[in-house]
Amino acid sequence: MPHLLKDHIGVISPLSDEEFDYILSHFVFKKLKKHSFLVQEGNSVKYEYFVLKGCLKAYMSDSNTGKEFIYQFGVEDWWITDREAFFKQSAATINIDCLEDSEVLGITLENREKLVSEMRKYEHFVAVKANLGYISLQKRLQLMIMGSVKERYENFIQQYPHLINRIPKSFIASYLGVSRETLSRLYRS
Amino acid sequence: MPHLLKDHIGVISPLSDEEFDYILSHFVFKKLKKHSFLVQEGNSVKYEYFVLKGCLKAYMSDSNTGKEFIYQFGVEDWWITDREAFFKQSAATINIDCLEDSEVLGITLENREKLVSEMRKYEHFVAVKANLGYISLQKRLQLMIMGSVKERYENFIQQYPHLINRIPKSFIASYLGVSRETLSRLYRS
DNA sequence: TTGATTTTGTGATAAAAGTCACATCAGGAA
DNA sequence: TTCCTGATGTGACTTTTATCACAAAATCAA
Repeated sequence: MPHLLKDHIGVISPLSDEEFDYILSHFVFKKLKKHSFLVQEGNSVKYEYFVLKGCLKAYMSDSNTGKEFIYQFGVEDWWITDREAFFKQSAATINIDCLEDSEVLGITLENREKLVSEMRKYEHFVAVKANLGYISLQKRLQLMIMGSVKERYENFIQQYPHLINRIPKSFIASYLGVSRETLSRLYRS
Repeated sequence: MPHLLKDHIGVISPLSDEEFDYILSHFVFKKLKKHSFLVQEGNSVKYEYFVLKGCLKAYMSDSNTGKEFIYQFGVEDWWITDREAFFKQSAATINIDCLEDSEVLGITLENREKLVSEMRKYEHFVAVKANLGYISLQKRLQLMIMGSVKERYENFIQQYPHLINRIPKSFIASYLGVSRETLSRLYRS
């Protein structure tokens, strides 16, 4: 029985159907309308989410200027949450909302720790994921500091080819850390 | 018996002397002269290092412009390596060298995995560390995109108060992602 | 379909930061 | 001590990007 999450974990830790069913029983399914919030600043963050369908954005807004910076898009096969708030069980400092109708699977910190302690395979999956995430964040930081806007944009296209015409360019600009106008002027050449 | 690494791990996973001695036996001690390399671009990365003494910088250089970006300083109580190369056992894409005579403890990937699989406490320590590292990297990225140079500099002072007069300002500028001159003009006001 | 809102492109201008050049200063090595 | 190298501050100028303004195009909801 194929399942997006089963394959997702399976790439790192191959699972039997029984093992996966057991894992899946620790998740809750959520269906969300466009514009609804998955995580809201100030609230507690009970879940870490795996995206099955749709598109979400995680962003923080500057209290002074009111501008927002999108630090992550969540599409099929991606995880999304306010990591700090989730792990430290503190109040969210970011918002996550839906750019499209979306479907996600959520797992609580409690269930996550249960799975990690019960299943070596899940523990391994989670550890590998944490490493890969750290590495890709590091690359993004490097690109942000050393790369031109053009390089950043080209990199984005490679990473999210399907997002280019799926979401407003202003969101992409926010992710890249430039103004909407600068991004627009970039790809007329 | 106090030890910098014992206390460092102990904050997350308290250890008995026996447990710590066992952990320590998986590390090798290295003493390095100023200007020597701990990791060099193109080479393999056999160790992940915990800094006991001194100061190191991890940086990547742009192959086109030749400019370098320092993504991390390693001082007492910090870990440092080329994470990607270490975990994927691939060639290093960064350099790490000593700004001062330094002392580090290195652990191989093999020994790391051995400890993780043998000791729940070490596994827990490593997982928590990965999370905290991810979170702080995320904050740095946010500051890089949303914050002014001034804010970034002030944040740096908070995080590394002792580094300000210990290393050349040009390195701090590189870490902050600005030119040496801009940084210099910043704190005359 | 239609009217309203959002998104997008683009010009003009301002602000921020980079680059180049050079003088001074501090620290290390012989 | 003395010389030399590297670090630092600063002026002048250039480049990049942000900001503001507005019109055209696309999208959405009733």
